Amino acid sequence: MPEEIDRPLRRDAQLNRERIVEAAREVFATRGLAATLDDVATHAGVGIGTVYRRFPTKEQLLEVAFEERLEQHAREIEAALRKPTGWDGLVSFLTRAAELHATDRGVRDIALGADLDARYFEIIRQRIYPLVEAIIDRAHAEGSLRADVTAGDVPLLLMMVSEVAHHSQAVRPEIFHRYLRLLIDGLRGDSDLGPPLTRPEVDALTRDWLPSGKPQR
Amino acid sequence: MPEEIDRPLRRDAQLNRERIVEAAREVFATRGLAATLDDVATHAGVGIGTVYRRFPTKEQLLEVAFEERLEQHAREIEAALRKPTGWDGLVSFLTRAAELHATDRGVRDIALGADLDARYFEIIRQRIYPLVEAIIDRAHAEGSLRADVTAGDVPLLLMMVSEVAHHSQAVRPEIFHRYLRLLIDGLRGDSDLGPPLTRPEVDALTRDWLPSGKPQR
DNA sequence: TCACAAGTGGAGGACACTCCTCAACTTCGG
DNA sequence: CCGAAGTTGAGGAGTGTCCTCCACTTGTGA
Repeated sequence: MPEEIDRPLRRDAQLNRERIVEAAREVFATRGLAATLDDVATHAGVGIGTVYRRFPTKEQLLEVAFEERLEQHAREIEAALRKPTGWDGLVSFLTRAAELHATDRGVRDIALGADLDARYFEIIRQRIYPLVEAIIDRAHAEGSLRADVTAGDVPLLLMMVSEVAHHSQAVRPEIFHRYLRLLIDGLRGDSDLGPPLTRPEVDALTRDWLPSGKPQR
Repeated sequence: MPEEIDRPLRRDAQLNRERIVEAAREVFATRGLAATLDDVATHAGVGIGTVYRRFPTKEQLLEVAFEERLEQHAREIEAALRKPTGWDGLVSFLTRAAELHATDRGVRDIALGADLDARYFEIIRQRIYPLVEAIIDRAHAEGSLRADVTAGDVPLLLMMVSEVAHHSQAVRPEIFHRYLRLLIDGLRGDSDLGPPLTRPEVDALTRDWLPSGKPQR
Protein backbone atom coordinates (compact mmCIF):
# COMPACT_ATOMS: atom_id res chain seq x y z
CA MET A 1 0.00 0.00 0.00
CA PRO A 2 1.58 3.26 -1.12
CA GLU A 3 0.71 5.31 1.95
CA GLU A 4 0.23 8.95 0.98
CA ILE A 5 2.16 10.35 3.94
CA ASP A 6 2.51 14.12 4.34
CA ARG A 7 6.20 13.98 5.12
CA PRO A 8 7.65 17.43 5.96
CA LEU A 9 9.24 19.28 3.08
CA ARG A 10 12.98 19.44 2.77
CA ARG A 11 14.31 22.76 4.03
CA ASP A 12 15.03 24.22 0.58
CA ALA A 13 11.67 23.06 -0.71
CA GLN A 14 9.90 24.76 2.17
CA LEU A 15 11.70 27.99 1.39
CA ASN A 16 10.69 27.78 -2.25
CA ARG A 17 7.11 27.13 -1.26
CA GLU A 18 7.04 30.29 0.80
CA ARG A 19 8.60 32.25 -2.02
CA ILE A 20 5.92 30.99 -4.37
CA VAL A 21 3.08 31.93 -2.06
CA GLU A 22 4.54 35.38 -1.52
CA ALA A 23 5.03 35.88 -5.25
CA ALA A 24 1.48 34.69 -5.84
CA ARG A 25 0.13 37.33 -3.48
CA GLU A 26 1.96 40.05 -5.35
CA VAL A 27 1.25 38.84 -8.83
CA PHE A 28 -2.45 38.14 -8.27
CA ALA A 29 -2.80 41.46 -6.49
CA THR A 30 -1.57 43.40 -9.47
CA ARG A 31 -2.78 41.25 -12.36
CA GLY A 32 -5.88 39.65 -10.91
CA LEU A 33 -6.73 35.97 -11.13
CA ALA A 34 -5.91 36.08 -14.82
CA ALA A 35 -2.21 35.94 -13.99
CA THR A 36 -0.60 32.69 -15.04
CA LEU A 37 1.37 30.27 -12.88
CA ASP A 38 4.27 31.07 -15.17
CA ASP A 39 4.05 34.67 -14.01
CA VAL A 40 4.13 33.53 -10.42
CA ALA A 41 7.13 31.26 -11.03
CA THR A 42 9.13 33.99 -12.70
CA HIS A 43 8.27 36.44 -9.97
CA ALA A 44 9.28 33.93 -7.32
CA GLY A 45 12.53 33.18 -9.09
CA VAL A 46 11.83 29.45 -9.38
CA GLY A 47 11.15 27.21 -12.35
CA ILE A 48 7.62 26.70 -13.59
CA GLY A 49 7.90 23.03 -12.76
CA THR A 50 8.44 23.82 -9.11
CA VAL A 51 5.21 25.75 -8.91
CA TYR A 52 3.25 22.94 -10.56
CA ARG A 53 4.84 20.37 -8.28
CA ARG A 54 3.79 22.27 -5.17
CA PHE A 55 0.41 23.52 -6.39
CA PRO A 56 -1.02 21.29 -9.10
CA THR A 57 -3.97 23.64 -9.63
CA LYS A 58 -4.27 27.39 -9.52
CA GLU A 59 -7.06 27.10 -7.03
CA GLN A 60 -4.85 25.39 -4.47
CA LEU A 61 -2.37 28.21 -4.69
CA LEU A 62 -5.06 30.86 -4.46
CA GLU A 63 -6.46 29.25 -1.38
CA VAL A 64 -3.16 29.42 0.46
CA ALA A 65 -2.29 32.88 -0.86
CA PHE A 66 -5.60 34.57 -0.10
CA GLU A 67 -6.88 32.87 3.02
CA GLU A 68 -5.71 35.50 5.53
CA ARG A 69 -6.53 38.41 3.29
CA LEU A 70 -10.13 37.32 2.77
CA GLU A 71 -10.54 36.47 6.41
CA GLN A 72 -9.51 39.99 7.29
CA HIS A 73 -11.88 41.39 4.70
CA ALA A 74 -14.74 39.57 6.37
CA ARG A 75 -13.71 40.96 9.75
CA GLU A 76 -13.68 44.49 8.37
CA ILE A 77 -17.21 44.08 7.14
CA GLU A 78 -18.27 42.89 10.57
CA ALA A 79 -16.65 46.00 12.00
CA ALA A 80 -18.76 48.15 9.66
CA LEU A 81 -21.83 46.53 11.19
CA ARG A 82 -20.82 47.96 14.53
CA LYS A 83 -20.61 51.58 13.34
CA PRO A 84 -22.89 53.97 15.23
CA THR A 85 -25.40 54.40 12.40
CA GLY A 86 -26.49 52.17 9.58
CA TRP A 87 -25.50 54.80 7.06
CA ASP A 88 -22.00 55.11 8.51
CA GLY A 89 -21.71 51.37 8.39
CA LEU A 90 -22.77 51.22 4.76
CA VAL A 91 -20.48 54.01 3.67
CA SER A 92 -17.50 52.67 5.55
CA PHE A 93 -18.12 49.18 4.18
CA LEU A 94 -18.35 50.40 0.61
CA THR A 95 -15.30 52.59 0.98
CA ARG A 96 -13.23 49.89 2.59
CA ALA A 97 -14.27 47.30 0.04
CA ALA A 98 -13.53 49.66 -2.84
CA GLU A 99 -10.10 50.43 -1.40
CA LEU A 100 -9.36 46.78 -0.97
CA HIS A 101 -10.47 45.91 -4.47
CA ALA A 102 -8.47 48.80 -5.83
CA THR A 103 -5.34 47.59 -4.09
CA ASP A 104 -5.74 43.90 -4.75
CA ARG A 105 -7.30 42.72 -7.97
CA GLY A 106 -7.12 39.16 -6.76
CA VAL A 107 -9.29 39.87 -3.77
CA ARG A 108 -11.67 41.75 -5.99
CA ASP A 109 -11.99 38.88 -8.42
CA ILE A 110 -12.65 36.40 -5.67
CA ALA A 111 -14.93 38.57 -3.55
CA LEU A 112 -17.01 39.72 -6.50
CA GLY A 113 -17.49 36.23 -7.73
CA ALA A 114 -14.91 35.10 -10.25
CA ASP A 115 -15.25 31.44 -10.99
CA LEU A 116 -18.44 30.76 -9.14
CA ASP A 117 -17.83 27.02 -9.30
CA ALA A 118 -14.65 26.86 -7.28
CA ARG A 119 -15.51 25.34 -3.96
CA TYR A 120 -13.12 27.42 -1.91
CA PHE A 121 -14.30 30.76 -3.26
CA GLU A 122 -17.85 29.71 -2.71
CA ILE A 123 -17.23 29.15 0.98
CA ILE A 124 -15.75 32.61 1.41
CA ARG A 125 -18.67 34.20 -0.32
CA GLN A 126 -21.18 32.26 1.74
CA ARG A 127 -19.66 33.98 4.72
CA ILE A 128 -19.62 37.47 3.22
CA TYR A 129 -23.05 37.67 1.59
CA PRO A 130 -25.09 37.63 4.79
CA LEU A 131 -22.91 40.36 6.24
CA VAL A 132 -23.57 42.57 3.25
CA GLU A 133 -27.25 41.90 3.55
CA ALA A 134 -27.14 42.84 7.21
CA ILE A 135 -25.47 46.12 6.36
CA ILE A 136 -28.10 46.93 3.75
CA ASP A 137 -30.96 45.92 6.05
CA ARG A 138 -29.65 48.03 8.86
CA ALA A 139 -29.45 51.12 6.65
CA HIS A 140 -32.92 50.42 5.30
CA ALA A 141 -34.28 50.03 8.80
CA GLU A 142 -33.06 53.41 9.92
CA GLY A 143 -34.36 54.91 6.65
CA SER A 144 -31.07 56.41 5.51
CA LEU A 145 -30.74 54.17 2.44
CA ARG A 146 -33.27 54.48 -0.37
CA ALA A 147 -35.65 51.55 -0.18
CA ASP A 148 -35.22 50.43 -3.77
CA VAL A 149 -31.52 49.58 -3.40
CA THR A 150 -30.81 45.94 -2.58
CA ALA A 151 -27.86 43.81 -1.54
CA GLY A 152 -27.71 42.66 -5.14
CA ASP A 153 -26.68 46.15 -6.15
CA VAL A 154 -23.53 45.97 -4.06
CA PRO A 155 -21.51 43.75 -6.39
CA LEU A 156 -22.46 45.96 -9.31
CA LEU A 157 -21.51 49.15 -7.54
CA LEU A 158 -18.18 47.69 -6.48
CA MET A 159 -17.59 46.31 -9.93
CA MET A 160 -18.07 49.73 -11.48
CA VAL A 161 -15.84 51.43 -8.97
CA SER A 162 -13.10 48.84 -9.14
CA GLU A 163 -13.11 49.02 -12.90
CA VAL A 164 -12.32 52.69 -12.56
CA ALA A 165 -9.69 51.91 -9.95
CA HIS A 166 -8.07 49.34 -12.14
CA HIS A 167 -7.85 51.45 -15.24
CA SER A 168 -6.73 54.59 -13.44
CA GLN A 169 -3.95 52.90 -11.51
CA ALA A 170 -1.19 54.45 -13.59
CA VAL A 171 -2.81 57.85 -13.82
CA ARG A 172 -4.50 58.64 -10.52
CA PRO A 173 -4.73 55.63 -8.26
CA GLU A 174 -7.14 57.26 -5.84
CA ILE A 175 -9.61 58.76 -8.30
CA PHE A 176 -12.08 55.89 -7.81
CA HIS A 177 -13.07 57.60 -4.56
CA ARG A 178 -14.60 60.33 -6.66
CA TYR A 179 -16.93 57.99 -8.47
CA LEU A 180 -17.71 55.98 -5.39
CA ARG A 181 -18.71 59.25 -3.75
CA LEU A 182 -20.98 60.05 -6.67
CA LEU A 183 -22.68 56.67 -6.33
CA ILE A 184 -22.98 57.03 -2.58
CA ASP A 185 -24.62 60.41 -3.01
CA GLY A 186 -27.00 58.70 -5.39
CA LEU A 187 -27.89 56.19 -2.71
CA ARG A 188 -29.75 58.96 -0.90
CA GLY A 189 -31.73 59.92 -4.00
CA ASP A 190 -35.38 59.26 -4.60
CA SER A 191 -35.95 58.77 -8.31
CA ASP A 192 -37.43 55.53 -9.61
CA LEU A 193 -34.84 52.79 -10.08
CA GLY A 194 -37.10 50.12 -11.52
CA PRO A 195 -36.91 46.44 -10.56
CA PRO A 196 -33.54 45.42 -9.10
CA LEU A 197 -31.44 42.49 -10.20
CA THR A 198 -32.18 39.11 -8.66
CA ARG A 199 -29.44 37.03 -7.10
CA PRO A 200 -29.11 34.61 -10.03
CA GLU A 201 -28.96 37.55 -12.38
CA VAL A 202 -26.17 39.10 -10.36
CA ASP A 203 -24.28 35.82 -10.44
CA ALA A 204 -24.62 35.43 -14.18
CA LEU A 205 -23.52 38.97 -14.76
CA THR A 206 -20.58 38.68 -12.43
CA ARG A 207 -19.44 35.50 -14.05
CA ASP A 208 -19.42 37.33 -17.33
CA TRP A 209 -17.71 40.42 -15.96
CA LEU A 210 -14.66 38.74 -14.53
CA PRO A 211 -13.06 36.67 -17.24
CA SER A 212 -9.93 37.36 -15.30
CA GLY A 213 -10.98 34.50 -13.10
CA LYS A 214 -11.30 31.42 -15.20
CA PRO A 215 -8.69 29.13 -13.67
CA GLN A 216 -7.82 26.05 -15.64
CA ARG A 217 -8.12 22.36 -14.81
CA MET B 1 3.09 56.41 -65.31
CA PRO B 2 0.80 53.90 -63.57
CA GLU B 3 -2.18 56.17 -63.02
CA GLU B 4 -4.04 55.19 -59.85
CA ILE B 5 -7.48 55.62 -61.31
CA ASP B 6 -10.58 54.97 -59.15
CA ARG B 7 -12.33 52.91 -61.74
CA PRO B 8 -15.82 51.84 -60.66
CA LEU B 9 -16.10 48.41 -59.06
CA ARG B 10 -17.42 45.53 -61.00
CA ARG B 11 -21.06 44.86 -60.16
CA ASP B 12 -20.39 41.74 -58.04
CA ALA B 13 -17.54 43.48 -56.25
CA GLN B 14 -19.78 46.39 -55.35
CA LEU B 15 -22.33 44.01 -53.87
CA ASN B 16 -19.68 42.29 -51.81
CA ARG B 17 -18.42 45.61 -50.59
CA GLU B 18 -21.85 46.50 -49.31
CA ARG B 19 -22.21 43.11 -47.67
CA ILE B 20 -18.91 43.64 -45.89
CA VAL B 21 -19.85 47.08 -44.60
CA GLU B 22 -23.18 45.79 -43.37
CA ALA B 23 -21.54 42.82 -41.66
CA ALA B 24 -18.97 45.14 -40.11
CA ARG B 25 -21.73 47.24 -38.58
CA GLU B 26 -23.29 44.19 -37.00
CA VAL B 27 -20.09 42.54 -35.83
CA PHE B 28 -18.52 45.66 -34.38
CA ALA B 29 -21.79 46.55 -32.72
CA THR B 30 -21.91 43.31 -30.79
CA ARG B 31 -18.23 42.57 -30.28
CA GLY B 32 -16.73 46.05 -30.17
CA LEU B 33 -13.66 47.14 -32.07
CA ALA B 34 -11.87 44.02 -30.85
CA ALA B 35 -13.70 41.99 -33.49
CA THR B 36 -11.36 40.73 -36.20
CA LEU B 37 -11.66 41.23 -39.94
CA ASP B 38 -11.99 37.47 -40.12
CA ASP B 39 -15.16 37.76 -38.06
CA VAL B 40 -16.48 40.34 -40.45
CA ALA B 41 -15.64 38.22 -43.47
CA THR B 42 -17.37 35.16 -42.07
CA HIS B 43 -20.40 37.19 -41.11
CA ALA B 44 -20.55 38.72 -44.57
CA GLY B 45 -20.20 35.34 -46.22
CA VAL B 46 -17.12 36.32 -48.20
CA GLY B 47 -13.51 35.20 -48.03
CA ILE B 48 -11.06 36.96 -45.74
CA GLY B 49 -9.01 37.98 -48.75
CA THR B 50 -11.93 39.91 -50.15
CA VAL B 51 -12.23 42.00 -47.03
CA TYR B 52 -8.51 42.77 -47.04
CA ARG B 53 -8.59 43.65 -50.71
CA ARG B 54 -11.38 46.15 -50.20
CA PHE B 55 -10.27 47.52 -46.81
CA PRO B 56 -6.54 47.06 -46.28
CA THR B 57 -6.77 48.38 -42.71
CA LYS B 58 -9.40 48.01 -40.06
CA GLU B 59 -9.59 51.73 -39.70
CA GLN B 60 -10.71 52.21 -43.29
CA LEU B 61 -13.55 49.79 -42.75
CA LEU B 62 -14.55 51.39 -39.47
CA GLU B 63 -14.66 54.76 -41.11
CA VAL B 64 -17.11 53.64 -43.75
CA ALA B 65 -19.16 51.52 -41.34
CA PHE B 66 -19.53 54.10 -38.59
CA GLU B 67 -19.64 57.42 -40.38
CA GLU B 68 -23.42 57.84 -40.40
CA ARG B 69 -23.89 56.42 -36.98
CA LEU B 70 -21.43 58.78 -35.34
CA GLU B 71 -22.78 61.70 -37.29
CA GLN B 72 -26.21 60.95 -35.92
CA HIS B 73 -24.79 60.63 -32.43
CA ALA B 74 -23.36 64.12 -32.72
CA ARG B 75 -26.71 65.47 -33.89
CA GLU B 76 -28.45 63.89 -30.91
CA ILE B 77 -26.09 65.65 -28.57
CA GLU B 78 -26.83 68.92 -30.30
CA ALA B 79 -30.50 68.21 -29.75
CA ALA B 80 -29.86 67.78 -26.04
CA LEU B 81 -28.42 71.28 -26.01
CA ARG B 82 -31.77 72.58 -27.15
CA LYS B 83 -33.75 71.00 -24.30
CA PRO B 84 -35.69 73.51 -22.18
CA THR B 85 -33.38 73.31 -19.14
CA GLY B 86 -29.70 72.54 -18.75
CA TRP B 87 -30.53 69.67 -16.44
CA ASP B 88 -32.94 68.11 -18.92
CA GLY B 89 -30.29 68.47 -21.56
CA LEU B 90 -27.68 66.78 -19.42
CA VAL B 91 -29.91 63.92 -18.40
CA SER B 92 -31.19 63.31 -21.88
CA PHE B 93 -27.68 63.43 -23.28
CA LEU B 94 -26.36 60.93 -20.72
CA THR B 95 -29.33 58.65 -21.19
CA ARG B 96 -29.13 58.71 -24.95
CA ALA B 97 -25.38 58.16 -24.95
CA ALA B 98 -25.68 55.27 -22.51
CA GLU B 99 -28.39 53.68 -24.63
CA LEU B 100 -26.32 54.07 -27.73
CA HIS B 101 -23.23 52.62 -26.12
CA ALA B 102 -25.26 49.77 -24.71
CA THR B 103 -26.62 48.93 -28.15
CA ASP B 104 -23.45 49.41 -30.10
CA ARG B 105 -20.10 48.52 -28.56
CA GLY B 106 -18.33 49.83 -31.61
CA VAL B 107 -19.76 53.30 -31.19
CA ARG B 108 -18.88 53.17 -27.54
CA ASP B 109 -15.30 52.22 -28.21
CA ILE B 110 -14.87 55.00 -30.73
CA ALA B 111 -16.78 57.69 -28.87
CA LEU B 112 -15.09 56.98 -25.56
CA GLY B 113 -11.67 57.06 -27.08
CA ALA B 114 -10.40 53.71 -28.24
CA ASP B 115 -7.20 54.07 -30.19
CA LEU B 116 -6.57 57.71 -29.61
CA ASP B 117 -4.02 57.80 -32.41
CA ALA B 118 -6.31 56.95 -35.28
CA ARG B 119 -6.84 60.07 -37.29
CA TYR B 120 -10.44 59.40 -38.20
CA PHE B 121 -11.60 58.76 -34.64
CA GLU B 122 -9.81 61.86 -33.52
CA ILE B 123 -11.78 64.00 -35.92
CA ILE B 124 -15.06 62.65 -34.63
CA ARG B 125 -14.10 63.30 -31.05
CA GLN B 126 -12.94 66.82 -31.84
CA ARG B 127 -16.48 67.45 -32.91
CA ILE B 128 -18.13 65.82 -29.90
CA TYR B 129 -16.00 67.13 -27.03
CA PRO B 130 -17.08 70.76 -27.29
CA LEU B 131 -20.71 69.72 -27.38
CA VAL B 132 -20.29 67.78 -24.16
CA GLU B 133 -18.57 70.75 -22.60
CA ALA B 134 -21.40 72.98 -23.66
CA ILE B 135 -23.90 70.65 -22.03
CA ILE B 136 -21.97 70.62 -18.78
CA ASP B 137 -21.47 74.40 -18.83
CA ARG B 138 -25.13 75.02 -19.41
CA ALA B 139 -26.13 72.86 -16.45
CA HIS B 140 -23.50 74.54 -14.31
CA ALA B 141 -24.73 77.97 -15.33
CA GLU B 142 -28.29 77.25 -14.24
CA GLY B 143 -26.93 75.73 -11.01
CA SER B 144 -28.61 72.36 -11.42
CA LEU B 145 -25.35 70.40 -11.75
CA ARG B 146 -22.96 70.26 -8.82
CA ALA B 147 -20.05 72.59 -9.51
CA ASP B 148 -17.32 70.01 -8.93
CA VAL B 149 -18.37 67.75 -11.81
CA THR B 150 -16.52 68.45 -15.06
CA ALA B 151 -16.75 67.40 -18.69
CA GLY B 152 -13.86 65.03 -17.95
CA ASP B 153 -16.18 63.01 -15.73
CA VAL B 154 -18.48 62.22 -18.61
CA PRO B 155 -16.31 59.55 -20.27
CA LEU B 156 -15.82 57.88 -16.91
CA LEU B 157 -19.51 57.87 -16.09
CA LEU B 158 -20.35 56.47 -19.51
CA MET B 159 -17.59 53.93 -19.23
CA MET B 160 -18.96 52.63 -15.94
CA VAL B 161 -22.49 52.46 -17.22
CA SER B 162 -21.58 50.84 -20.51
CA GLU B 163 -19.52 48.24 -18.68
CA VAL B 164 -22.65 47.29 -16.82
CA ALA B 165 -24.62 47.32 -20.04
CA HIS B 166 -22.13 45.11 -21.77
CA HIS B 167 -21.91 42.49 -19.07
CA SER B 168 -25.64 42.38 -18.40
CA GLN B 169 -26.62 42.00 -22.04
CA ALA B 170 -27.57 38.35 -21.65
CA VAL B 171 -29.26 38.78 -18.31
CA ARG B 172 -31.08 42.09 -18.26
CA PRO B 173 -30.16 44.29 -21.16
CA GLU B 174 -31.81 47.37 -19.77
CA ILE B 175 -30.51 47.24 -16.18
CA PHE B 176 -27.80 49.81 -16.91
CA HIS B 177 -30.52 52.44 -16.62
CA ARG B 178 -30.65 51.65 -12.94
CA TYR B 179 -27.02 52.48 -12.35
CA LEU B 180 -27.11 55.46 -14.64
CA ARG B 181 -30.01 56.72 -12.57
CA LEU B 182 -28.00 56.24 -9.40
CA LEU B 183 -25.14 58.25 -10.84
CA ILE B 184 -27.47 60.97 -12.10
CA ASP B 185 -28.99 61.27 -8.66
CA GLY B 186 -25.45 61.65 -7.37
CA LEU B 187 -24.89 64.53 -9.76
CA ARG B 188 -27.20 66.62 -7.61
CA GLY B 189 -25.32 65.76 -4.41
CA ASP B 190 -23.10 68.09 -2.47
CA SER B 191 -20.34 66.05 -0.81
CA ASP B 192 -16.70 66.77 -1.57
CA LEU B 193 -15.49 65.04 -4.72
CA GLY B 194 -11.85 66.15 -4.58
CA PRO B 195 -9.85 67.26 -7.61
CA PRO B 196 -11.29 66.02 -10.92
CA LEU B 197 -9.35 64.26 -13.66
CA THR B 198 -7.56 66.40 -16.21
CA ARG B 199 -8.05 65.86 -19.91
CA PRO B 200 -4.72 64.03 -20.43
CA GLU B 201 -5.52 61.84 -17.47
CA VAL B 202 -8.89 60.96 -18.94
CA ASP B 203 -7.22 60.09 -22.23
CA ALA B 204 -4.62 57.86 -20.62
CA LEU B 205 -7.25 56.08 -18.60
CA THR B 206 -9.53 55.61 -21.57
CA ARG B 207 -6.75 54.22 -23.66
CA ASP B 208 -6.16 51.67 -20.95
CA TRP B 209 -9.81 50.88 -20.46
CA LEU B 210 -10.65 49.94 -23.99
CA PRO B 211 -8.26 47.25 -25.10
CA SER B 212 -11.10 46.30 -27.35
CA GLY B 213 -9.89 49.03 -29.61
CA LYS B 214 -6.32 48.37 -30.54
CA PRO B 215 -6.57 47.95 -34.30
CA GLN B 216 -3.51 46.49 -35.97
CA ARG B 217 -1.17 47.91 -38.62
C1' DT C 1 -19.24 34.88 -77.95
C1' DC C 2 -15.02 34.86 -75.53
C1' DA C 3 -10.52 36.59 -73.75
C1' DC C 4 -8.76 38.64 -70.14
C1' DA C 5 -8.88 41.94 -66.46
C1' DA C 6 -11.07 42.07 -62.21
C1' DG C 7 -12.31 39.78 -58.39
C1' DT C 8 -12.44 35.82 -54.96
C1' DG C 9 -11.38 32.32 -51.47
C1' DG C 10 -9.20 30.33 -47.81
C1' DA C 11 -5.16 27.39 -46.74
C1' DG C 12 -1.29 28.35 -44.47
C1' DG C 13 2.95 31.01 -42.78
C1' DA C 14 4.37 33.96 -39.07
C1' DC C 15 3.74 35.32 -34.68
C1' DA C 16 2.07 35.54 -29.82
C1' DC C 17 0.49 33.51 -25.80
C1' DT C 18 -1.04 29.95 -22.52
C1' DC C 19 -0.96 25.42 -20.09
C1' DC C 20 1.62 21.80 -18.46
C1' DT C 21 4.93 17.64 -18.67
C1' DC C 22 9.06 15.27 -18.23
C1' DA C 23 13.77 13.70 -18.33
C1' DA C 24 18.17 15.35 -17.19
C1' DC C 25 20.24 17.52 -13.58
C1' DT C 26 21.21 19.44 -8.61
C1' DT C 27 20.89 19.44 -3.66
C1' DC C 28 19.82 17.92 0.94
C1' DG C 29 20.42 15.25 4.83
C1' DG C 30 20.87 10.78 7.31
C1' DC D 1 28.66 9.85 0.20
C1' DC D 2 24.57 8.21 -1.97
C1' DG D 3 19.81 7.91 -2.79
C1' DA D 4 15.60 10.31 -2.32
C1' DA D 5 13.71 14.70 -2.83
C1' DG D 6 13.65 18.56 -5.38
C1' DT D 7 14.45 21.66 -9.44
C1' DT D 8 14.52 23.25 -14.05
C1' DG D 9 12.99 25.09 -18.46
C1' DA D 10 12.82 23.61 -23.20
C1' DG D 11 9.29 22.13 -25.80
C1' DG D 12 4.77 19.78 -27.25
C1' DA D 13 0.07 20.80 -27.71
C1' DG D 14 -3.48 23.96 -28.00
C1' DT D 15 -5.68 28.46 -29.17
C1' DG D 16 -5.99 32.62 -31.50
C1' DT D 17 -4.73 36.57 -34.37
C1' DC D 18 -3.09 39.00 -38.65
C1' DC D 19 -2.45 38.91 -43.35
C1' DT D 20 -0.50 37.17 -47.97
C1' DC D 21 -0.60 34.78 -52.06
C1' DC D 22 -1.96 32.36 -56.00
C1' DA D 23 -4.94 29.06 -58.27
C1' DC D 24 -9.41 29.65 -59.48
C1' DT D 25 -13.95 32.02 -60.91
C1' DT D 26 -16.70 35.66 -62.97
C1' DG D 27 -18.16 39.90 -65.30
C1' DT D 28 -17.90 42.65 -69.27
C1' DG D 29 -16.59 45.14 -73.47
C1' DA D 30 -15.15 44.46 -78.07
